[in-house]
Amino acid sequence: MNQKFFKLPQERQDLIRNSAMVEFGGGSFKKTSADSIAKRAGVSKGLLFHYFKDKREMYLYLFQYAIDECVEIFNRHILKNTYFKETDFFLILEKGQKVKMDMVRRHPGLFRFVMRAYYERDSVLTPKLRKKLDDVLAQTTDSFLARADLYKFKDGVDPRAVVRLLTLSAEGMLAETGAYTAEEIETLFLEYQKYAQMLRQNLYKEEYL
Amino acid sequence: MNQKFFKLPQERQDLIRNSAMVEFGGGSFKKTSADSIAKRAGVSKGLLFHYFKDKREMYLYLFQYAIDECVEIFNRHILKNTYFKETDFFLILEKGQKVKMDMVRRHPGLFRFVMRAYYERDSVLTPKLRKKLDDVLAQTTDSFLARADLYKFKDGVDPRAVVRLLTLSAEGMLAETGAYTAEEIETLFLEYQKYAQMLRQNLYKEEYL
DNA sequence: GGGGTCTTGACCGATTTGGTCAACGGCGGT
DNA sequence: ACCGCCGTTGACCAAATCGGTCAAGACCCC
Repeated sequence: MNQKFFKLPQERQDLIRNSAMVEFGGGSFKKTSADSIAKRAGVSKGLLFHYFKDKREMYLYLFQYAIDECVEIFNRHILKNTYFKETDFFLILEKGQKVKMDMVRRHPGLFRFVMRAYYERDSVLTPKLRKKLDDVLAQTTDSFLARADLYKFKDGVDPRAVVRLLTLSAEGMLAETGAYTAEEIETLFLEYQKYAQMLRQNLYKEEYL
Repeated sequence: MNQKFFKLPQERQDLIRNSAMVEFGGGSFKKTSADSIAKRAGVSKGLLFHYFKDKREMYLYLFQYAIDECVEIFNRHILKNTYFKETDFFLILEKGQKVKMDMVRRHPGLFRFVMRAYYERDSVLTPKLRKKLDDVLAQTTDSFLARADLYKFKDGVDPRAVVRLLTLSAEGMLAETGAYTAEEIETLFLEYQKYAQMLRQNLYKEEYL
């Protein structure tokens, strides 16, 4: 790909990347046209092919970029929690979800794109990229569980199941609406918090409520 | 649409309907080609346009059909529970989920199709059809909550939130994998049951465990 | 006004699109 | 054996869309 892309102002890079991720996230690789991406970004198709040699390269770059971006905000999140010595499961989770929502605000379509790219049949992704995502996902959960106070849970409660259940519900919400705007995200976040609170209230030992 | 379609053997009707729903469920109305539907069904494109006057008509018919089918299995489910006088929240939910899984087995792609059709921008759906789905969805939840023993829940637990949380997680699972085969469905079902059990164990008053 | 950079929009051949239609094949009746 | 019927096909159509190219414009600083 053309390195000049990175010399563009950040906003313009984001404009192009976000438009592309939204479009790719809305359909398969094949069914997503370069034209629709250009239109969404408000630039000419020619410009896209000026920076990316073809559709495939753009797609692969976006996936790589998306993962890197996830890793970065994830690390920032970790750092914050370490700094504030936050160790409560649901408080970390809440902050994590807030960070995630910020991400959706800055990069609408990123998560949808990543999920779609990962699960697409006839994937265009290299095995390496797939593995990279696997690793990131596994590590985030593990790292999260490692620094949370799991003893607060009642006996017999599997914290992994709690994380997974809440994550699934968040994905369900995202899949339902395909929320993009800040307000939509905020609404979803509030609903999510309700469920998290319900779980906290009932899965924690009484002395930790 | 051509009424002769209904004189076809049931299997063949299903073959065509299911193929169409799977394809429509995988992308937007515009991006889904009649050709791909025909190929999936293993019939010629000409045949499709012999039974449906155009793509739009086929789409609208499928949505109507999908809702009707949902209503039917829903009623069967109600009937069974009434017959067996089942009133436990989680037992009804479990059976309901089983019925749903059977549905996915008989009509792979139906739920994805309905969800996609409902949430698609530039919808091709008539407002009436949208409202019909709204009604069905609202009614199923209400009817379910009405016949379940809600007093078993601890004070302060909102049963509606429990239903919604579990439904969301199921949608999340479906969105993740786009599961189609019977085994995939079975795996998902088991995971779902795990979460339901966890909730039951912790949201019910102790005397009802 | 010259030189460089970002950007455009017209343009290409190839493919795919929704939709049509004449003709085929198999089968039941006679 | 021949007919008529009906579900079905695959070639075919004009139109749109596809990924990708490229010469020329727009804008800037020197």
